[in-house]
Amino acid sequence: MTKEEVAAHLELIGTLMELRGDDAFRTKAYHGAARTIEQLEGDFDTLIATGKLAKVRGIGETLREVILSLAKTGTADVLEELRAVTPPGLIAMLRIPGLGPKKVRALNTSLGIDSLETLRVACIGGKVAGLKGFGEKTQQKILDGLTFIESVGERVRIDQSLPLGLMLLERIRALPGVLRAELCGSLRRRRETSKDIDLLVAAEDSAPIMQAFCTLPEVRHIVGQGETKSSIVAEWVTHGHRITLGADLRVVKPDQFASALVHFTGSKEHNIRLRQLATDRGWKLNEYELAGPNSRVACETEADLYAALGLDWIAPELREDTGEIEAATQHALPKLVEASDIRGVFHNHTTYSDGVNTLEEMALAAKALGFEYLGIGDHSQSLTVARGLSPERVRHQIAEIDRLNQQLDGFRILKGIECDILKNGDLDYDDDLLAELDYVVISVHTYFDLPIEEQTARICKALRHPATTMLGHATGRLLLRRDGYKVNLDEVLQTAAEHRKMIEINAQPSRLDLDWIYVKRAKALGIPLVINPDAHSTDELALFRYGVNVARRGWLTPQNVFNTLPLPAILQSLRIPA
DNA sequence: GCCGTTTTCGGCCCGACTGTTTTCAGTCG
Repeated sequence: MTKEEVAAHLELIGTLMELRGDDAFRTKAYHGAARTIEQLEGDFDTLIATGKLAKVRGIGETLREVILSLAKTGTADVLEELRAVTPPGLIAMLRIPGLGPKKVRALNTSLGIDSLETLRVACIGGKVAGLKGFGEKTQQKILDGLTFIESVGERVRIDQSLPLGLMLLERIRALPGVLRAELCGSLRRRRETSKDIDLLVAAEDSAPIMQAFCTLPEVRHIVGQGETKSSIVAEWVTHGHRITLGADLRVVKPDQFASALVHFTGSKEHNIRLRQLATDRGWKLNEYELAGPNSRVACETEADLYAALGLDWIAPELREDTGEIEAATQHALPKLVEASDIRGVFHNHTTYSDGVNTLEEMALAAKALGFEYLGIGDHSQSLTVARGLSPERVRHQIAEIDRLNQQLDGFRILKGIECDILKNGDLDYDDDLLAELDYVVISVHTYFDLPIEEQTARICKALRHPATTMLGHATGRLLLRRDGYKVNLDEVLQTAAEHRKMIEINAQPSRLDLDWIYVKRAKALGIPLVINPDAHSTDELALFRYGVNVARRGWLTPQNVFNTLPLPAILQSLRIPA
């Protein structure tokens, strides 16, 4: 089993234990281990072989055995035992808002409910309301929840949730009495997907703000409304897509805003570490204050609060408890790359292949964005569905780029290609043609189902090709739609490092591939990353910002990102005559 | 199930809201 599969199975064991009614701290250990394994840096197989697993925080003797068993055999005794006593449909029931393991277990043992369908029938028949601990309202809430999970996916992509979140934020900031307001949660941390939108407001009087929030035009229904916290489901139509997403609003007093902002930005794991730091000093930390036994620490900003705990301010993107607390203690946090550091982008498409704008239109749009250069990477010949370029068309495009570069003042179009990696790891053009180009992006678009060893070998072979400059969308994943192809990324990164190749952060919000966890790993190996929008239109050039988010989550500084270099340095690095 | 300069047992982050209770359990973040 791969690292990801082991993590997913640990998660499953934890959930099944919850449904069985196991001790909460025991189940938490499994959930914690799942997360730890998922974010492990370094090669998983090596880690297992060298027995280093035992040194990882949160993994003791029992979990080590379970992980080894999962990795080797694909299952574990504890998992099989749990599966034998738990109907698989119970897990689906946990997705209903308001239903947790205890209630699901009660429904199963008392009424024999074991699926969403039997649950619906029992609710309609009024059987659930009669159960101890349940009632009419709970029964109705379950029915609403069943409808809700049919209409809403679990998570949405950041390009859908962030605009909706920012729009709600603007509406809230415009309300009278709102002193400060921010987006919080996974959106503020710029995670690639979100489950809901978290909003925080500072105000003296919360009631009118709650009232206004719950009656915003985007509100489809109100999940809960209290004095300081309300939850709604918002619906919004943009670019022809209907987006339905939950949104929570918290209102606090102005002097509570900094601690509340930290609290609601999370992540949960980051907050737990902060509270432990507070506890170590005999203080307590919650959303309202950082306080000692006799007095509270005045915090106007987040930085004040972090400083009181002996930490430098930590950018929201880093707050995942993957080393940022330690780095902040030692004043060793990286100065993260920003969108304004990006001087140009590679890997973009034009009407030559499957783009919708011409070469010239793309160049002018890139220049208007403030870029110094635009790299073109249309598809190569074998990808016929995307109108991949024949060698003649490539040379035609090269000639047109030369002409346009004569006209464009202070701006340069770079001649690249998104070259398919063929099934055997060869590139899609002969060496002579590849040598005429300024750079080569290599990508997998075919044979997604190869065995992991073959896929890895294929990509590594293409990476070793002297003409190769950078690897595009390393796993081919489509967020919330399709897993990437099976590939040993640690080996791919190792090969890239050895042969001094770059790796792309594909900034398409549906991809965000390389994942930030591996971005961090690539940085550790000294591999330059390149943030590319993979734009198929002029509008899509601006998507590079989503790639910057990934880079920041991966701890990258401007020095780690190739396209923060100005044009002269790019030309020199790629050995292009000025 | 994990962990340890309060160390091999007894802790483990903390509070809001809801619904079903009559003082609290469950869920959520």
